[in-house]
Amino acid sequence: MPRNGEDARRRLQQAALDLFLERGYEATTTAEIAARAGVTERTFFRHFPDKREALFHGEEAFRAALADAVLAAPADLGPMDALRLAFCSVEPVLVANRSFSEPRHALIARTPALQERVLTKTAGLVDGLAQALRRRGLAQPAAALAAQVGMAAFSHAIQAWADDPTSSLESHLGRAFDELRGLSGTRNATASAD
Amino acid sequence: MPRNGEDARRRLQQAALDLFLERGYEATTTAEIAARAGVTERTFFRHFPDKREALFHGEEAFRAALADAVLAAPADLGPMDALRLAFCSVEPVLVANRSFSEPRHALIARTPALQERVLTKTAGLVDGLAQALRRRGLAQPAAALAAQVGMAAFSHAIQAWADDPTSSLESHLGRAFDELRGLSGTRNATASAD
DNA sequence: GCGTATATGTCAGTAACTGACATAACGAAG
DNA sequence: CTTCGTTATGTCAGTTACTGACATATACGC
Repeated sequence: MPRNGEDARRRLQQAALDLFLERGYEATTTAEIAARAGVTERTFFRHFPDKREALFHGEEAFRAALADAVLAAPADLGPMDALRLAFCSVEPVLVANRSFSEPRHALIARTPALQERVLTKTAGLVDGLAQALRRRGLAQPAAALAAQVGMAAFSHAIQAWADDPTSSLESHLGRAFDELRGLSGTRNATASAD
Repeated sequence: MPRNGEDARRRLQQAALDLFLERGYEATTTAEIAARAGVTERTFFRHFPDKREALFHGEEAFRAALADAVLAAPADLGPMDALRLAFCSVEPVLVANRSFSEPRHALIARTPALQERVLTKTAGLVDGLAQALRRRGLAQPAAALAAQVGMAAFSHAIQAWADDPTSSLESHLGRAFDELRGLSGTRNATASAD
């Protein structure tokens, strides 16, 4: 058995996803995942802090990429525009991982325990965005609020993108942030729809 | 031993909070909680689906109260104003439970497992708000977005309220929703602060 | 007092996770 | 090529959250 380390982690990650998709998350044991990956259960927990985490790995890198993109945005842009640009910049990454993240998303949608972890991961992304916004000179409370609102728009755009993949993520993001602007000014809910 | 049911749940809830505050969440076992409440461990799991849930109980009622308040808001108000009114309406509830929810909040702040559950509960509140907004005639995607943004402002106001309890929650909510409006228009992050 | 529903106790079992220690592979230095 | 230190893994024992099945006791209507 080769003892590469990084390789074992990838095998475990793949085995976990495969088994979860076959039998469901709850019906799969960590011992089964380890067995399919050719390692022991103990080794699984050396690579991942818990069972759920086997599905969430690229997240730290994604968080860093988003934060970097916020910092790279032109300095004269407001916080929301900087966020929108940052979200646009990760479109190629999302497209590249589509074949991996699409079945994963379907699995999460039917697994409450995984949905809960997604919320934690999303909160981590929001924290990273808020930190980046503060480095752009925004005050802390405003940065946290802007990051949360921006993430809401991003999730909204991602959902719209899944429903209509023919349009680009950028266009969906534009609509989401427009809708955001419209929310504050709306006086009557039905007036704008008619 | 009286077998009241509802009484046992209250005792378990109190025992859980007390023990978590004394020894920390992770260092407390469900058996210890049950023992202090005068019941068996099995009974604990008959009243709560898991260990964490012993701390989150008034949440369904709170969710319903928020949703009802959204529906009770004047029909000519826009979604954000309806949400702001709804948040204002629960201020007395929050004040009444302060002595209970303050130590609980401190406990959650130092317990990752509980923070994760808070996120799930918050997502439930957002769902309830979105549903209420839809009954007010708002389209589904806009309702979900508005609910998320409103909840962000609410959390923001709650935080500001904790930092400065002399002002009312209503005033903090006003500032938070104002800041929300300001986010979209801001062109330069530092310009408004100077 | 009697019967029934509901709350609880008891018991056995599964599975997620952890610590401690031993062992095997890998890389660099000699 | 051997040696040695580092790192990844295996082994084992143990704790604890959680569940199902069945028995028992308490409350409540009659």
